[in-house]
Amino acid sequence: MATRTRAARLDPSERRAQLIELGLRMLSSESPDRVPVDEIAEAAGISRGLLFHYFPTKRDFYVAVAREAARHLLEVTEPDPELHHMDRLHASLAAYVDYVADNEALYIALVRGAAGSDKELQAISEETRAESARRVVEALGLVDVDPGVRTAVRGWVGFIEETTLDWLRNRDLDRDRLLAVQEQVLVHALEAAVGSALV
Amino acid sequence: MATRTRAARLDPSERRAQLIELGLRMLSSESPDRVPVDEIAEAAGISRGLLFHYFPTKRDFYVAVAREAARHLLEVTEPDPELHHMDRLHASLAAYVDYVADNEALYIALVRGAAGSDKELQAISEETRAESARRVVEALGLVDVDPGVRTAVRGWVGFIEETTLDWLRNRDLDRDRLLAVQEQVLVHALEAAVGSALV
DNA sequence: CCCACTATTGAGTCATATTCAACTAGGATG
DNA sequence: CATCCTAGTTGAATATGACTCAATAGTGGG
Repeated sequence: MATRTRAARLDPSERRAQLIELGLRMLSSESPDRVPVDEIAEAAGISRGLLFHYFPTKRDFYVAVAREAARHLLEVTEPDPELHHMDRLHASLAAYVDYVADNEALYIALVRGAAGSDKELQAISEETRAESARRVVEALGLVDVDPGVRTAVRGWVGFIEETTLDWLRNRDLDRDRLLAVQEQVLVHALEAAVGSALV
Repeated sequence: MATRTRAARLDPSERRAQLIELGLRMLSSESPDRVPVDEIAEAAGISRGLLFHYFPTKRDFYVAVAREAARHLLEVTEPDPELHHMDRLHASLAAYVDYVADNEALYIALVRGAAGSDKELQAISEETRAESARRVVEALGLVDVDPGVRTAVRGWVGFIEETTLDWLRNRDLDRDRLLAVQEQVLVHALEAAVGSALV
């Protein structure tokens, strides 16, 4: 009964987009190594072979999916050049938190799951964090970043991830209160970093 | 020619310990799914079959290894009940940072790698973070923890992980300066959390 | 010295990732 | 309108690696 009709012939870029879109949905609900390639292919309505035609290995497929998810996150939180300093930061942070609330499973997979075991997936997480840090530095107009400041900003990104996950898990905290704490901690972390350089 | 001599008969607890010890070393240099079971068995000087006798699945093996690594980390950073408040915290934090410096690869695998894809491994990371947070709350004598404070402490644990990784990656920051910033950020994060509750 | 208990073994089995030579849809060409 | 040809699609065949299990062999106790 499972005799599928031959898949419609699609333009490679469309097919690729379709597969990544499907991957985003699957990555949200199940870990990669729990999903056989056959299942992915079946869900996409194509043959195993075609999946391998587009992505040489299963790993390549998931790397492409993770990359897309990261791209999307960064796009949604793109800083608004119209705004300055804390305003710009506030807007991005709010967008970040809202994105996470709307894409809970995917976000968790990206921050926690995707980072796992695989070097290339780790690199994607790493680059995403680095880009977030870079944006903060730029938004605040910091120049000639001292190592202590860089480390502090980087740590703050970790603070954001953990507080957001905690907020998501417990949902007993007001969104705006979360944002307020996140922003204040950035300021304080920078003060502490700068202060420590002067000792 | 790789005809191994039969492995010495060991007491189960010793054999288990030996395998986990080996796993700790392997987890430091290579991701689990890149290491075939055969290789693990060979490195341990035992047969494939015996490995499966001790750990029903490869996954179970790595879960046991990760659990041991987490246990070790928590043991090394065990708070000193003789000390109070920031002193106790300072001692644990220093032990944490030093442990990380001495076990770089393993730490990275635990914080980043181990968390990946697998539910049970994620739970281990999760519990380890939760325990760290619990200790902070206890060290500072906080009672009846308000959600905002819990979230802040949790976020701080993330701050610690990220700053420590950054410190490790770049090694351009003085250890004591790192510690100073980490401690100050905790204080500030708590102030921000408490402050936000009063608005 | 022999027995019983249990650690150890390795040749199979099985599930999945990956390969590849053959198969068509459908537009271009005449 | 027939034919060709390019490029997307297929699935049977293969490779790899996790896992099973019936047989083997140290070891400690009687």
